[in-house]
Amino acid sequence: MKQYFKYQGGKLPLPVFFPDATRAVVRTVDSQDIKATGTPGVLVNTYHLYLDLGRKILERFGGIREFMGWKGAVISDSGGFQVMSLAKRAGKRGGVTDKGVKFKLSGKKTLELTPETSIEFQMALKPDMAVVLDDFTLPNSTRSQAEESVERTILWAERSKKKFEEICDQQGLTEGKRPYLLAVVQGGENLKLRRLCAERLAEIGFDGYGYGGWPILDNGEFNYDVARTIARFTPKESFLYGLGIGKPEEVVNLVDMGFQIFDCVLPTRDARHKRLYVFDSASINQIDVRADNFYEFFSPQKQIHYVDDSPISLACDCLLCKNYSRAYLNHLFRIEELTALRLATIHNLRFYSILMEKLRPTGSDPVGV
RNA sequence: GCUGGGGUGGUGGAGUGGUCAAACACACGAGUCUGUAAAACUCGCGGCGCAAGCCUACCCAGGUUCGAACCCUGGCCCCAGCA
Repeated sequence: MKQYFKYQGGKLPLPVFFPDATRAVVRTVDSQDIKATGTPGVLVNTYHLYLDLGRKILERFGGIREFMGWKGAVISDSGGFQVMSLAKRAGKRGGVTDKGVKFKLSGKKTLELTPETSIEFQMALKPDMAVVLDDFTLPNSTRSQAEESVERTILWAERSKKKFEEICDQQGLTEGKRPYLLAVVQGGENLKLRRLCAERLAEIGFDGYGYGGWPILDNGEFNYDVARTIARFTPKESFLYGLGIGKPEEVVNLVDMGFQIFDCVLPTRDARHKRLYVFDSASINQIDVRADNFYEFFSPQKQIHYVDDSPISLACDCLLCKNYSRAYLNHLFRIEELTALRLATIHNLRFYSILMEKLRPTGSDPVGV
């Protein structure tokens, strides 16, 4: 198990949660806001930034970090999730072939992403960790569909690593200077396939392995069996990464299984959808993340908060909780003022950063961002 | 006081003889959201019931009609214009 996550500004104690700054911004907040929440890093997305940004811009700025004025860590995602959310939607195979994925854009345009182009672009972003393009195993895939996505994921991982090493050699990025490279384990709910995928990826060799695909079962419960399988059949000294995971209690449980890196849209999207996370505790010190129901949701727009002069949470020290009342936030949401979204997002980011602080071994260095 | 328009659910506002427990919107309530097509979406919203369904409703009181929120008579109230 890794002791820390090395990035351009130093070392981060683990575990860490990175919110999704898909298009080089966490919606409604800026990089300084993110920093102020104690958030150590963000995840940016290859698919979106590939469409938004040209190479010239990245070259001029020397990477996405400088472009967005962010001093923390950065992981770049490969576009693998978009293979599912955009290319394979409605149960189709989309434009997925062994070569890569073709996305249909508006009009006649298409975007082709291959394992190689994804890595190339990610290297231009200059992240601290890059992710290989993977073929998302759709939920409820047939056995043969799942096998196909696993085979392709392994094939693509191999090609990604080759390209990655090529670029590292070209740029003189020796061991210790190059970013981490993460492979993604697919295979759906089939544990044998997950094991096969994990082992084959491990043979190729990566810095870390991700829990890919869709982690939620049909009954709405989190699929911890897959998490255990991935943890068990990957090298002990590597990172375990829960891609797009998850709810606070899911993060806690996965940390207990050895997972150390997480990213998810939940805290930021929930904030925009008026769902704030509140520790069920009277102070930050008293938070017990191993307790049942250690947090609850707060809905700021509700009528009962119209005249409520208390803070959103007693167990929080974010910009919102330190300075404003429930009534004021209620008002800001009612009049649809953008600041409501910003404050809510900042609050939920702080919730997750406190959560991760509580999950770190006592005595580990605070995140010095 | 005269003239004209109007009184429908928490609100605004459709409906103008049967298919109305009442469009649509807002408000309110309950949910969903997991490598961001998402400041989005779903559901409920007269009462009772798990439900099929039953009951009470369109200012008030009468009337016409097989049948009225819709037509007629009277009353009360509101709004606009003129005095």
